[in-house]
Amino acid sequence: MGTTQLESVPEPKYWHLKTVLAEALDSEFSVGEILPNERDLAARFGVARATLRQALEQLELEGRLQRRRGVGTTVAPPRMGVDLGSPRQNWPGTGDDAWRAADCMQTLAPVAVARLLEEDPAQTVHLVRRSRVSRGQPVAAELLYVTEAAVPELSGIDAPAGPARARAVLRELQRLDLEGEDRSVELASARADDAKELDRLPGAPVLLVTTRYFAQGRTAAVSMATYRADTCRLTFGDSGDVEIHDGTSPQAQAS
Amino acid sequence: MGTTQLESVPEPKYWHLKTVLAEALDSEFSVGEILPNERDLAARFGVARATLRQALEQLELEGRLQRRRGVGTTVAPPRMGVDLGSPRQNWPGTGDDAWRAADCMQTLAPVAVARLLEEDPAQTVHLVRRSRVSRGQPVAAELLYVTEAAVPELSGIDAPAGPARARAVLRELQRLDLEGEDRSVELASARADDAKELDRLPGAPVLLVTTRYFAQGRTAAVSMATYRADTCRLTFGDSGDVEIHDGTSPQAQAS
DNA sequence: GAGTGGTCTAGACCACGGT
DNA sequence: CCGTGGTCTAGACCACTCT
Repeated sequence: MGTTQLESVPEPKYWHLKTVLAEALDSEFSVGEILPNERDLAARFGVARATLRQALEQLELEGRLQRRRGVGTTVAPPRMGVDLGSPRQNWPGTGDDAWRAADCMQTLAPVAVARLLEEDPAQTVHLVRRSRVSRGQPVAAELLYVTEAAVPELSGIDAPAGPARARAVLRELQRLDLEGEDRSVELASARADDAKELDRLPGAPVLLVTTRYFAQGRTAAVSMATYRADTCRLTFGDSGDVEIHDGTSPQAQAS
Repeated sequence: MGTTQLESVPEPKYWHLKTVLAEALDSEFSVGEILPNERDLAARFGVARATLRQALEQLELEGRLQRRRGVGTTVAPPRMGVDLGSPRQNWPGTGDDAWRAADCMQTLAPVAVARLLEEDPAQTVHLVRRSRVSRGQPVAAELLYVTEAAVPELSGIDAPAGPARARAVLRELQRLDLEGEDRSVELASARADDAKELDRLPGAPVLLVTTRYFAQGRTAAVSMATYRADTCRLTFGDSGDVEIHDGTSPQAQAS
């Protein structure tokens, strides 16, 4: 890695630094390799540690680096494509998907979710927690809210809260005709519990995918899935296994 | 806004601060209102300015605040739903969409794009730039790469580079049968030119939406659209005009 | 215990938008 | 011009992981 002096340009140092580091990552490092520690790197580039960290943060945000406290900074593999399927496709849990049902309880939905469900906020719902693992890494944590009306068979059942009950709810759900779904994606930061499940620190950037499932002329379920933004590229359609970046920046300039 | 002392908990100060501020935003501020400046806020909470800024950064990332140099920090409106349509729907530029064609030139595609186009990297392509405005705000900047094979009528035409030529390319494209498309969404940081167009600083978080358009048995065009992550919620399907948050955190806890 | 990244401080100066 | 947020510094201490 070069130790080129930073010129005195109006461009912020951390920005320039990020560019230099990104080029070094492409040319001189391979996936999984560990970088020198932050103090050494800062000294090598003649900047304060905070400035260096600003550059590293951006690179981590872009999925180029992975930093772990007590361990070090490593070169991250290209983001993995995570398939979200096509709309109007299927219920959660259909087929051989990568989700692991973790738990299920009855609870009141948050008001925002109740509104999406077109449900009385005082009405309890089934809350299924699932997590998704891809290539040995946790990539998403989901809260799936299911109206009791959608799975009437379960109302009287006292299955013990836990994975078994979660699977029972999903099974019942799949007996309904799925009439459609709609989705939205936005940037958020991980809540403490999601962060833990995703093996990140609280506040880590995540992609929040909200899906509404329609059946019987109403909203039967709402899923709020939290994907690691640093390691995941959400794919729709059949482009899941196509490599887009290949080391270089995803937005390499044209001209 | 309260000036409650921060307790000495193992929880980071900036995290706690963020929570306190978020609650204050919900209860004591209205959209568009300007907050006290950073130095005053830091003093009021008894923390260093850098610590306060860490909290503000997170809130801005979550779309709760808007900060502008030389102006101040204001309370942001809820994110706007930006419709990306359903897959297998239509070509870019079809119908009364919100895109404004800005420019068009012939150029070599970056290697990553050439791979998506299944095209020889030495083959020139049409590059259309468009920008999208919603509710008076710029929300996205797009680079649309169109293979010359897809719009053969244009090969000999010497229309002046500019909006007119861009529209001509789009018009030609729409004469093809669209056989399908696929999409991916990932977090990125704005390049300098995109940042300028989006009225943000370079490095601002954006959602990079990559779309491949298929026609005549091959990839006819690739779009790389950069959406402001702070102000946009990308929607698929017909949930575009549904308010999800309503002030409270999008991930309000259930239990 | 040694070494890592994460948090925090108290300053300084710069770039920008309005006046 | 002033006030704002943006960048940067040179330290300090903490939380975590590994040996």
